[in-house]
Amino acid sequence: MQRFKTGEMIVDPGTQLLMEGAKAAQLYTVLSGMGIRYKTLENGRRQVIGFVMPGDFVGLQAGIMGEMCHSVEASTPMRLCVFNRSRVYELYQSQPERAYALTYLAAVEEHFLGDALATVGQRSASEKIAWSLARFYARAASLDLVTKNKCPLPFRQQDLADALGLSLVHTNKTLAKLKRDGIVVWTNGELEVHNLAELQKLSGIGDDTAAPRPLI
Amino acid sequence: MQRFKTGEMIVDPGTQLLMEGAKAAQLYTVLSGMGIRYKTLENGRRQVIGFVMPGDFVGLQAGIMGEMCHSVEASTPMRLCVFNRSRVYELYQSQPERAYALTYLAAVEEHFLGDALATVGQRSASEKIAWSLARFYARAASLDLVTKNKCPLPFRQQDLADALGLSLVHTNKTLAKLKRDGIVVWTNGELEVHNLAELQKLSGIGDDTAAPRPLI
DNA sequence: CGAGAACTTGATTCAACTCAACACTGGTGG
DNA sequence: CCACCAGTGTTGAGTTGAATCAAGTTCTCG
Repeated sequence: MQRFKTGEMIVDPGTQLLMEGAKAAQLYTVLSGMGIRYKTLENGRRQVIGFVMPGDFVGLQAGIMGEMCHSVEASTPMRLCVFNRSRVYELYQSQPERAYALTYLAAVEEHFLGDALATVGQRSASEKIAWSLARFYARAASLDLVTKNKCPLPFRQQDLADALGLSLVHTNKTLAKLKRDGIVVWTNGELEVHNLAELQKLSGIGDDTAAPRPLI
Repeated sequence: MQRFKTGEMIVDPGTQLLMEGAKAAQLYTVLSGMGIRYKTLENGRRQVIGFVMPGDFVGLQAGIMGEMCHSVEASTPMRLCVFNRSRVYELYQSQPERAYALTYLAAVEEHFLGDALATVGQRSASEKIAWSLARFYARAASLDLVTKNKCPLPFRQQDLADALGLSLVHTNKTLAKLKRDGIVVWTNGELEVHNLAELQKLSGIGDDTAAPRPLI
C-alpha cells in the first residue's frame, strides 16, 4: 500500500478538497477531521450528499470515472493521506483483494445514498433530522468519537438543511423542538444525545452499529 | 465470461427479482424489459431508487456486500442473464479489467443516485418530473429505444411519484400541466417528447447523452 | 357484465417555505 | 479599547406548494 501513497496533506476549514467536474483530481483517505460532500445545482441551490469522517475514502469517482460529480469541502482542519490516481488501475492488476475492497466501499456508499434518498423523499422534517443525527451518531460511535453520549458534529445548521432538503429556518425550529422534547441537543459543534431510544424510534433506524469499513 | 453465466431467465411483470435483505441472491444482467428498484420504509412508504433498463447489472450489492438493500421488481416481462454470485470474488483474481468495470458500474450508479438525491431534495414538483422524464428519455435514446420522439415508459404514475417523493395526485396534476404546455405526453406506457429543449430547460439537464456503460 | 387497477379532477388542509427581524460570536482595524 | 461587520443561530408572522380527502372515469380482463 505504501507504494501508492504519495504524501500527507493538511487543510484548513473551508478548503475545497475536490471540485465537481474536476478531471485531474487526487484520491485521499481521511486521517482526521471532517467535511461535507455536496453538489451545486444550476439554480444555485446546494445538495449535501453526505458527511466525510475519518477513515473515509474520498475521490473514488474521479479515480474510476475520471471526473468528480460532487465537491468535497473541509468543515474542520483535516489531515489526509494522498494517493496517486493513475495508480488505481495498477492496483486492480496486482492486488485483487484491495480492488475488491474498493468496490465494496463503492457499494456501501451506494447503500448509504439509497437510504438518504428514501429519507429525503419519504419522511417528515423531524424524522429527517432525527435520522441524520442518529446516523451520524452511530458512525461516530463506531469511530470511538462518542464520550458520555456526546460526539463532535462540526457542521452548520445550513449544512444539515441542505442535506435533507429543508429550509434553514425549518431545520432550526425542528432542532429546537427535539431539544425541548429532551431528545438531543446540538450546540457549539457538539451533539449530545439524551434519549437515544426515542431518537432511533423517530428516525426509523435500528441500533445496528454502522458496520466497519475496510480501510484503504 | 461464459464461465460465469449460469443461465437465462424470463419473468413476468410484477415479479420480485431481488428482495431487500435477502442474503443468497443472484446476479443478473438485463437482456430486455424494464423494472424498478425500490426500498420499503418502516412506515410503509416506498422510495423508488431507480429504473432498470436493458444492459443494467442488477444485484451487485448482494454480490459484494452479501445483502441487498433494496428490492427489484419487473415492470414488463424481462429476460435476464443469470450469474453465480459466489464467482464474483474469483473474477477479481483472474480478470482485473472486468473487476475494474464492475467498480466503474458501481461508481456510475453512485453518481446517478447523487443526482437523484439532489433532485428530490432541491427541486420543485415540475422540475422533478421534467428531470426524471428527461433522464429516462436520454437513457432510452442511448439504448436506441427512441423512434420519432417516442420511447416506451412502462411504469405507473405511482412509481414516478414514489421515485420523486411526490403524492400520486400531485404527480398526475403536474403531468397534466406538462401535457397542456405541449412539452411531453405520457400515455399507455409510452412517452412522447414534443419540446425537448423546454423539457431539458425545466429539468436542468444538459443534452449530454448518457455515457455508454460497460457491459458485463 | 362486474371487479379491480390505474388514471383524473375538484375542494380543502397543512407542513414547510419565505420574509423579516433580532441576538450572539469572533475577528479586524481605526 | 471599542465600533463595526460578517457569519451563524433564533424567533414570529404570513404565504404557498404539495398533501390529503373524496369522487369519478377509463380500461382491461376474467
